[in-house]
Amino acid sequence: MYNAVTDSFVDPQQKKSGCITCSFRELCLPVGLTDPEIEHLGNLIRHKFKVRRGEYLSHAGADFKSLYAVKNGFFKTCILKVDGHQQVTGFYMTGELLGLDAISPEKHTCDTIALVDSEVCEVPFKKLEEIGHSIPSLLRQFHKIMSREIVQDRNIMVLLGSMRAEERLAAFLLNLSTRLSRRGYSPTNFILRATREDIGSYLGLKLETVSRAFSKLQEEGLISVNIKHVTLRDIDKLNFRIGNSAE
Amino acid sequence: MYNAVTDSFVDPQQKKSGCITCSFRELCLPVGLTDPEIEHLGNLIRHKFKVRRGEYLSHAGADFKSLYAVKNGFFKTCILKVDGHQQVTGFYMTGELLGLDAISPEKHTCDTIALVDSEVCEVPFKKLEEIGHSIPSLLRQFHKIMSREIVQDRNIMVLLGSMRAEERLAAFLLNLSTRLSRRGYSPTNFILRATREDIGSYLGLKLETVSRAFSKLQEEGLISVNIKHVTLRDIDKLNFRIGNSAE
DNA sequence: CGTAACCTTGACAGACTTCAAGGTACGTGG
DNA sequence: CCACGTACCTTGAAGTCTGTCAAGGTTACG
Repeated sequence: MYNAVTDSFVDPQQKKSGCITCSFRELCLPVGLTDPEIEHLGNLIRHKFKVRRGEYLSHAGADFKSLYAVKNGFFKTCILKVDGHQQVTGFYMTGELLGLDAISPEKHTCDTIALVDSEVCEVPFKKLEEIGHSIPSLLRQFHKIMSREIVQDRNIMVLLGSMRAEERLAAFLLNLSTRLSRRGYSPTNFILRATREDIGSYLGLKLETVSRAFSKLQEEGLISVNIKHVTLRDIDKLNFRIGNSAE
Repeated sequence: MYNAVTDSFVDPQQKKSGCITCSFRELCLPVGLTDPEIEHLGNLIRHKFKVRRGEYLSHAGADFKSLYAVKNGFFKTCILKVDGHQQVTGFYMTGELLGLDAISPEKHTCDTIALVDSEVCEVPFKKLEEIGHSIPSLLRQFHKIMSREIVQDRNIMVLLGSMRAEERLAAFLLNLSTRLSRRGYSPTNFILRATREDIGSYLGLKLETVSRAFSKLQEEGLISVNIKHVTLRDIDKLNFRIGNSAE
């Protein structure tokens, strides 16, 4: 079956690598490491495993030992609120790094759940720091990844703080589009792995509002949507929509 | 004049230090560095300067070279949105570290503005990374600070995503309270340095709504408020209020 | 002392949520 | 292979919270 998030295309970068640390290339590649160095990393970060759809990769409150690089698949992270409801705090796809929030408290602060059958590489944090001491460029790259996480969260804060429902959804779809295209997938045609409820939780909306926003954007011709299959029809107008959110 | 954020009490930790890197203790102290090591750091991170109320510490778009540790004072960071309005993305007080968002893009992503006359220590990022290589515990501490920033942002995301106006304000006040008490200030009695508009922007509310929320919490006896002077009267009930936000 | 910035409160409007009903897709078991 | 059940999605109508607009009051600073 067609699946833009995991199966539709083969990630070219992963093809090249061909090693156990494929998704770890997110850290390695932009650093300009030599192949032996990557090999070195690969040996230290050996543990790789599958997480089936619906399974937990980590639980809130569990001790923190490792980060997880998504080799392939799609995850959501969510916080269990006092009232018993969950709130989704992020979505993670191939090549992204899970668990950065857990470094400080040394406990996982959220549940991490696979939305499709996925594979992750375990990255023992202590080892990462050790290696960092001998490969400064890797450390720098790690810092950039953490910083990028902060920037991403700030963007969501702006979204939650000042955008209306349709703008939020447009911003969310464009964000997915960018991240997918960076990985070699189609930027305009993809399958949502999250439910309307998950998306709503992430965007600070109720599932009905998300559904209505999808319908509205479709009416306006900016997207086509058929349940989980989304096509972006006019990226410029979608971008324009975000710029003109609630003043 | 009485000023809980900057002047009302003397931060005991800062008194002990007495060196140019005072606020850098946020990084140093929990690490258990020896005094000579701290001295070493102090020599590398020499540049310290004042920022007057209303002045910019950094502008969005400017090249990133340094982090800034707040020696004393109070800052807001804000993003200029496409529509020309600003959104406040964070408040920073004594001992906190500014500029973590800029590491990845190597540009500042937000404006940083002093809300009171303040002092900061400039921390050249390259030097910080260099020193990190020889003092692993310092590096670890730096990672924790970045991680804490992520956790803080996640908390705001949850707040923006699911709390009502009064809950948001209660959460904000309790957050300030915690951070102030950690620095030796009164947890129940403090001066807000931000305007209603700034607070509203941070909490995703309009200034009128913030004002009404203050009044409501006061009516209910949870706080006393006189413009910028706030007293928390019932911290337990304030906490309870957050737990019982929109289901 | 006067002006500008900031805060408070009211009335009304708008956006999102809530409640409800019905439809669609997917997977499991017969 | 089909039937059925569950989970998910869509749409409508009514209600609630926050935003908007407006007026007046207070504070701070030159």
